[in-house]
Amino acid sequence: MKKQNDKTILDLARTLQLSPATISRALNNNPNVKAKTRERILEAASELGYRKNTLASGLRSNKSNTIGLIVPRISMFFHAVVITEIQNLLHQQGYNLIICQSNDSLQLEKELADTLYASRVDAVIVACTLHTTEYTHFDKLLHNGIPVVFYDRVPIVPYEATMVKGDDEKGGYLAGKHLIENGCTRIGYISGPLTCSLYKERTAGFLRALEEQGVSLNPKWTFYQELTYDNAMHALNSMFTSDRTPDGIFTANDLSAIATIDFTRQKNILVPEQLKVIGYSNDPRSAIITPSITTIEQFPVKVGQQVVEKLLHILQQPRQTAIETEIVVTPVELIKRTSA
Amino acid sequence: MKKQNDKTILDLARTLQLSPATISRALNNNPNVKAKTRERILEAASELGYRKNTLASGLRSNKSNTIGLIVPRISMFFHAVVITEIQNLLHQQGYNLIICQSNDSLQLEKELADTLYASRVDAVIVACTLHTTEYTHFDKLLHNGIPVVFYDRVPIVPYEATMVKGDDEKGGYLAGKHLIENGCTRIGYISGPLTCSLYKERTAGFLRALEEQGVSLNPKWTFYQELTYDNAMHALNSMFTSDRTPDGIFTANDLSAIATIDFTRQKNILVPEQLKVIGYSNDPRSAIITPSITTIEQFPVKVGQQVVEKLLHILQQPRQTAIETEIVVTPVELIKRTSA
DNA sequence: TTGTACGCGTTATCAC
DNA sequence: GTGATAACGCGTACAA
Repeated sequence: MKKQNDKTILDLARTLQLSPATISRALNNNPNVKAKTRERILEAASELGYRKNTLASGLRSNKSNTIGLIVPRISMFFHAVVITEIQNLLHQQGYNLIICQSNDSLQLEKELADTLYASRVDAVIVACTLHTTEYTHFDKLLHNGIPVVFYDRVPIVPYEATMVKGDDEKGGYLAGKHLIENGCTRIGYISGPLTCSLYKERTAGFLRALEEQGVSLNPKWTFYQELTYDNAMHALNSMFTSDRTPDGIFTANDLSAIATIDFTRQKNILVPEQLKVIGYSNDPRSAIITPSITTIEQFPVKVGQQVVEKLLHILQQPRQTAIETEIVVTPVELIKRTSA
Repeated sequence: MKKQNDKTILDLARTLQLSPATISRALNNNPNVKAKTRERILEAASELGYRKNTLASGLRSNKSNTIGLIVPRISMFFHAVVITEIQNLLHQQGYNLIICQSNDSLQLEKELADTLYASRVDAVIVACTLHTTEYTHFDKLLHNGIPVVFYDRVPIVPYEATMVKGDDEKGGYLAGKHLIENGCTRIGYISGPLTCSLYKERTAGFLRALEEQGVSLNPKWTFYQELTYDNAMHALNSMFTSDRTPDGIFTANDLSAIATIDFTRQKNILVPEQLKVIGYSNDPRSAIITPSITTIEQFPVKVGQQVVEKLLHILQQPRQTAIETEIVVTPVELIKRTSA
């Protein structure tokens, strides 16, 4: 019925003829324990299969050794890799990770922030939804001393938190420059909504490259929309209605680039001869499709490392140093393949 | 400094002139509270922004409302989808999910089982590593009343737990049958290690199909190995050394099938004309590569649903009903594409 | 260096 | 239907 097997520090205290306080100290590496006593205790602990009750410990110390993560979806390759890295590093430090998916729903993101708060997590890591433009649902976390670290999709308005983001401006710039250097003059653009930091910056960089080279973007070939396969197809169909058609397209994710390749097959458009295509993220599919897709690598492992590094740094601080805005930018790189 | 803002049921009790017990009852839908009283309480709770401390609650009730999940890697598409489904369904029921990755390391799997046990999770969901052939590290969970549900990669020896698995025998059979029906007579096979339930069963089904049609498997074209890209390439190289070469290959995952396609390009072998290829899992990449790969769909969403259904059923039972072995088999389906 | 005693917030068990 | 109170297991002032 009950968990009869569960030993507590009281059990240890009894068998060792010591006080529970000493047991607790020994187990928490408190220096005020004689080396020999500690040894005896640790030995007995593993002997009896003692395991600390993290709930009781957390209740007392107001720490749960658990960190929450909110992410749009784990099935996106980029996020899967980032999360894996975060999880492995945190596990090494003795932290548990609660992973939650917002499914790109702002409503759900708010709910999850609440749940994590109620679960007394020690910190929260967030990649926002596509539609998160205000961040008040994270306020109560921050105001109660629970650090929040954003990554990838970060707040687009000033917000006092730590952020780790890819160099999206540069990524957009590299894409634009590469298209033009390869002779494109009639350029199409499929972007995500500008409410999201990623696309706002990719767009800025992309436009900077075009301007620099004196190429202008045709508004009729420019789309800001959720980056689904179907949406890309619609955009492409409308781009290729008149006689004058694009000779280069930059899509702000790889899924849209894949849709573009599929579209060119249907319409017998030759890639890269008649149309050059650049995607974003270096999704594994972009390397496998024919023609393989030129894209922007985001180094997800590095992103994960940075997130954890910053987080541990904050957690080690003597609690409640003033919240500051810190922005870490991780590198990007153009991966040249066949499509451009 | 402190979390001054945190209201407790004592705060509620004080402001409402009620006892903490009543507050607790109202908040937990205990019927022994007058409807009107409950209303007052709930109102005051949301008014004051009360949030139950799940640590304290868990300490007292010996439940954490948290469920642990151990999986080889979340970046595998199949698992990502299963986990997403599990996570969404459990969230609806008020459970948190701690996701852990074993990276296919038995050592780490054991460690994670321990950690989850120490975290007082209410249940554990497991997809084993490739190398898990004994299951004693889950014993202490089961013996302490923590249910364990296996899915996908399940124990290959009798073990008293609930398991949700794909119909791998049928999947293997469908693959074998399809190859032969399409005229293959010289058949190669790249499988995972037979220590893993998946490959053991896929192999059994595959062999059954061959036997049924009177086709025999050439041992020189049969490989049991970890299913990486490089390993597949090695196997293929050795299959295609002599004059007599296979005209059909079944690979027990899609990554190996993708490697096979790449290999045929290098060697100018025509697929499906000279060689037919069937993979397993319906990874998104298998649909995108040229030629697209015929494969076996495993319906990950259904797997996730079954896991949660069984789990909730167990959790609702009056605790510690005898542990029983229950096996749920989820469907598979042949997806016909170009490669076969 | 070690022991005593109390509190963390909730729920279970009694009483009424 | 409601209240008083003792646990749950651990950490930490304070005392020794």
